[in-house]
Amino acid sequence: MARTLDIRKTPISPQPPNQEAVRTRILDQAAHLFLTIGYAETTVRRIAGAVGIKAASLYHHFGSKDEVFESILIRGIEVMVESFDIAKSTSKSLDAKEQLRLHIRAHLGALFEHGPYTAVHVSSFHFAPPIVKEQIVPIRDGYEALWTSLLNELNTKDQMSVPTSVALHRLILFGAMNSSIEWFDPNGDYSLDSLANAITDQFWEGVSSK
Amino acid sequence: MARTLDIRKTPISPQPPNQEAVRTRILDQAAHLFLTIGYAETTVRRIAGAVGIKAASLYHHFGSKDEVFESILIRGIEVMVESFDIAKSTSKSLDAKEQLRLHIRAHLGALFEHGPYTAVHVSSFHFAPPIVKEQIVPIRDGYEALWTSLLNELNTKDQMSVPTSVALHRLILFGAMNSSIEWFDPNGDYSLDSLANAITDQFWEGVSSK
DNA sequence: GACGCTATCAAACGGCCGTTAGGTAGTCAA
DNA sequence: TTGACTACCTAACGGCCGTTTGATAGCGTC
Repeated sequence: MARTLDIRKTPISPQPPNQEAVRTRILDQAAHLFLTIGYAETTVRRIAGAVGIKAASLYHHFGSKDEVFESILIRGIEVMVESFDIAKSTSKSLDAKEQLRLHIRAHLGALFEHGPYTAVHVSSFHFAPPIVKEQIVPIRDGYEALWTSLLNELNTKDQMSVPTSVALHRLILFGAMNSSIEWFDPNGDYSLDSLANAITDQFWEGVSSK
Repeated sequence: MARTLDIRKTPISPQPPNQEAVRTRILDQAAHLFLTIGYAETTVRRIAGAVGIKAASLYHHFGSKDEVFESILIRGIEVMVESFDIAKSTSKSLDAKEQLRLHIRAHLGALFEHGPYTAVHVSSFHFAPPIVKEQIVPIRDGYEALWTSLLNELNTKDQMSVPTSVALHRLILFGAMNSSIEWFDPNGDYSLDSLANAITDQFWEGVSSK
């Protein structure tokens, strides 16, 4: 009867490290395609081709195209949250504007410096299949809540005074940051730092000469 | 031989007014679909169905799906330019901030109040077929040039002082305005006027309490 | 050496796509 | 009455889609 104890030796299959590696390569290539040509043009056959396998083989690693897409969107949010958390702990002792600058820089870093996942999220979420959107919205809400509480914090410290609601200005700020994926080139004339500074200065002091 | 002169009587077919009416209905319905479900999901059969005809009949009015799409994008720019021109002539005698407010309000009006054409342009241009994008970019550049010269005007009047370049802040402002199609509900809590005011105030004075 | 498991494949499925061909009423001028 | 033209139709075309089926190697374990 002692033999039954042996089951604990292999409770689940050993999962060779290759499995996870292929999964990652699929996600990387798929994210690149989703970002450059969009959801509809990114076919399962194209993703597989970029990885070096056939379309049917992809279904050994993922259940469907939408499962790949959803994984990428979720990873995109994770990258943003990780960047935010680092900015939060780094900027704790700084004044309000500098805290904001670091968080804006962190968000832009997630968009341009930590793989295409976050950029896919920003560019492709709007026309994602409804079933996918339903899954993503609650997770995305978590990230937005981090920003809401950050801005509320700065607002109650009397370092910031928004004319109407903080929520409205958060949306405006998000629009300013996220729309940069339409035109910003990380290898172009402006650095990501200077973009972060421009957005921060504009958000904080405005463009008026007064 | 005088008969040949009769040709001038009907140089082109009479074009009954119905033709133009159907064309407009196709564009209206197609724009609504492009805006709500995106380019790929908007099929020729769906557009035709919304109009009340069959897919093949649509090809009597347009040469291709992309011709419909391109017409909508161009009309979207026209709507923005018309709004801009009205704001320009209306705000001539006002001070810098009020001029800006009226132009921001006009741009938002084009997005939310004058049919779905401009909104389609903003939401669907990024992943439009490359052949379509090539045609649109020069036209869109015309609208952006209007804004660039407006902001340069305000800047040289010393009423505005941007830290870096005007071009950069125009892009940030466009991002703030255009991203509102992701979340703004014209029938919701905020009016379009209050949104325009929030964006204007934020752009002009920032959120700092100093 | 049989077995189970992983990772891949070729081939095919039904379905929808944009588009075209060809036909048919209706209108209106000669 | 004929003929040209408009606006629509049914039917079909070739093509690509996401996905499934069933087979085939390789590989470590009993």
